[in-house]
Amino acid sequence: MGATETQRPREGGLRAYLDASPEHGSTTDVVTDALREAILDGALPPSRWLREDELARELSVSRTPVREALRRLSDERLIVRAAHRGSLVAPMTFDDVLAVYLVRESLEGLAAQIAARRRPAGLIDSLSRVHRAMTERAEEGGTGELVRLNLEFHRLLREASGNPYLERFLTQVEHAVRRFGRSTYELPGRVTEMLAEHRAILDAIAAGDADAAQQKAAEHMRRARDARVQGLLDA
Amino acid sequence: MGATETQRPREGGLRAYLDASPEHGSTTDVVTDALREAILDGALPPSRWLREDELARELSVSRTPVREALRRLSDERLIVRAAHRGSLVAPMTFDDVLAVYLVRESLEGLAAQIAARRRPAGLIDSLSRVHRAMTERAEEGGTGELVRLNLEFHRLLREASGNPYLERFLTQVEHAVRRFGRSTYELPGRVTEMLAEHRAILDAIAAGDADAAQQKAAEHMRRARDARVQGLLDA
DNA sequence: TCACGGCAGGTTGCATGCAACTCGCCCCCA
DNA sequence: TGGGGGCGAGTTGCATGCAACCTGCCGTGA
Repeated sequence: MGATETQRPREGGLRAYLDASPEHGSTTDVVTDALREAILDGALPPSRWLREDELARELSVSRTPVREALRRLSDERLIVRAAHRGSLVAPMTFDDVLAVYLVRESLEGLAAQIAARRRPAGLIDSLSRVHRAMTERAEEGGTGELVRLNLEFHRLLREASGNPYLERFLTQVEHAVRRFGRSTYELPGRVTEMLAEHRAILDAIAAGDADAAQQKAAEHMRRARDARVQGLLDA
Repeated sequence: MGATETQRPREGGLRAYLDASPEHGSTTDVVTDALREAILDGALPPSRWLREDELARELSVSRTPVREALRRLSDERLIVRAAHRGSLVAPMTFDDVLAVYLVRESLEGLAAQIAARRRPAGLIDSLSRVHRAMTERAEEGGTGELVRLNLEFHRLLREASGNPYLERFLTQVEHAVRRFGRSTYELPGRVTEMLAEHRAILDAIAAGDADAAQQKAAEHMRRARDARVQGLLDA
């Protein structure tokens, strides 16, 4: 993987998503991940029709794994299926932004709360390391790597909860959020603000203050939502 | 459907679940719902092996829709798949009970909070009607219908949120909870307690007090968890 | 001009066949 | 007697074929 692939491999490069996939098990899993990444990246934009045999040809597999992948993605609400007509990359509305961040506020708050209470070995170190890396990248100005590190920060947080249900839902929420686009960090001041919010969460967890961790994480999400709304209104 | 089917149609009656399915669209959907209900009911108990071929014969369909159904249920964590070996109804652990109720506390609280704020037309009426029905059934002593009405109460609540993400996650949480068994209402005093908790949520929503609604719903879940734990320890 | 029926093209839904994989068991050998 | 290799039964993974279904279009009749 290159250093700064903020570039969205638009259209046609579907095959690249397949090859980039982390050597999963079954063909169906690989196809599912490839299509999911393509949708989250915007390479397959909302409202685009997906034809089973077109995808199958492009990915060099039969229709069966493609079918199963589409079915799964539809359960994740990333696509919408119409019987005998095809599948459609699910459209995103403004209301979705508000709805998803509302749920995310609750769940990230809960995750941070539990993390502060459990503080599993190595968590503080890992979070600090990611935070430091983000600070360095922020000074350099590129946003591509920041996006990746941010995902990493939140992944650590939800895995620290040790709650499989929470992890699963937060993962799905994150997928929904990624679909809104990557623009947030380009808003003036947002990167600095975000780093401060992460810092606050990290400090609360390190101090073992569960309530503060919950509050700071929830606040982080409210601000992220505001920034997202701002970014969408500007565009 | 009969009046009191607390009976779990154990084993073999898989076909009944198929026929009971509400006339869904595709074969795959019907099969998915049938298998899901069978698992939630306990007709297909944890750790039971599921053979595609066997299920297909029993449901009089080919392996394809069964395959797709199994894949979906595995995404919902209701079954676990092992490559080339088969699928297994996912085992349930005691930790799952605690984990799932922790998430549920957050999400039901959020749903009640939003419901109190939005108060969509007819919500109070519907909730009251269900609550009244539950009170009546409670006096008669049967628990089967109570279970159904309770599901209805919580369904109304999450649908009142108008938040598709919240609705989806709460539905999945409810599925997980149903797997723990139906025993809660047989604990002495639990039914009365539960009715009081529902009443408190209902009153808070009717009064438009969002914070109270959130608190009461969260408390309801903590108590439900305790009752569940109690029931499992007794058994 | 408009409404309606039917036909054709395109797409998925489901069934089935074959190859690949897993695992238990037996046999062989040390 | 114990360990290891390999064979065979059982099961899924994926490919492919055919039928059903949906839609848009064209022609017909009022």
